[in-house]
Amino acid sequence: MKEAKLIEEFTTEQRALLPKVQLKNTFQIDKIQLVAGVDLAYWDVEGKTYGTCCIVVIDFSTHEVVEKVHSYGEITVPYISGYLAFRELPLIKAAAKKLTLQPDLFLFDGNGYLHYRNMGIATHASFYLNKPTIGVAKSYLKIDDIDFTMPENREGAYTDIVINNKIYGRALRTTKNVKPIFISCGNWIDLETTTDIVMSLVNKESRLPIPVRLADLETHVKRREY
DNA sequence: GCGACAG
DNA sequence: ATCTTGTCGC
Repeated sequence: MKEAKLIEEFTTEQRALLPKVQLKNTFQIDKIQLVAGVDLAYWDVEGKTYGTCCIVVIDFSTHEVVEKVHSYGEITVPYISGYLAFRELPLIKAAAKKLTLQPDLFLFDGNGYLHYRNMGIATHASFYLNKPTIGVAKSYLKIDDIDFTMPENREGAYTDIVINNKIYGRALRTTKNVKPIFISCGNWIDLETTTDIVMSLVNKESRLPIPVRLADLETHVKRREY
């Protein structure tokens, strides 16, 4: 089909954005008050695919939910590994536009710098949200045939994911006896801070950062309503 | 035909 | 992502 044409176009856009990525903090961690989690859910109706994007904002210190917004619409871009942002960004932008509060940081269900061209959805989306972002993936995206090293079975244990002598991200065991998650910088943040923030947002109930977990739950609720 | 493959 | 019950384990 013309999927090859899309991939060529998408790749060009990702390569153009890459030089603008900065893996260093543009904020003070003790100034962070509001963090947002972003996730989407999909379903099919009469051959068409629809989706809803939910953003849940919580207070960084109390974990209290302070705002929830969502968007809904038809999904036209297919899922292609490495190009998730192009499929999900339209609904993400629409939902973000409805926010009345301004989160200091956004966490995504998907990768950031840990990506074939270092331009996963968390990194890509930062340019539209103009805020620091973090990528949180539940499964490992293998790049250049490099496997990750399993971290020790201990809360907070992690291993760096090194590809071509660059640290792309980390396999992080957020809780003992659970599978690791794969975190990476989105933009305007460093990997140490990324790790600290993710660890401060997990608890016994969720191996995923709370905002991402809540956004995921919210998408299921919204899908039932449509 | 077979294997890969964030969500 | 989504289709889906029970079941093993802490």
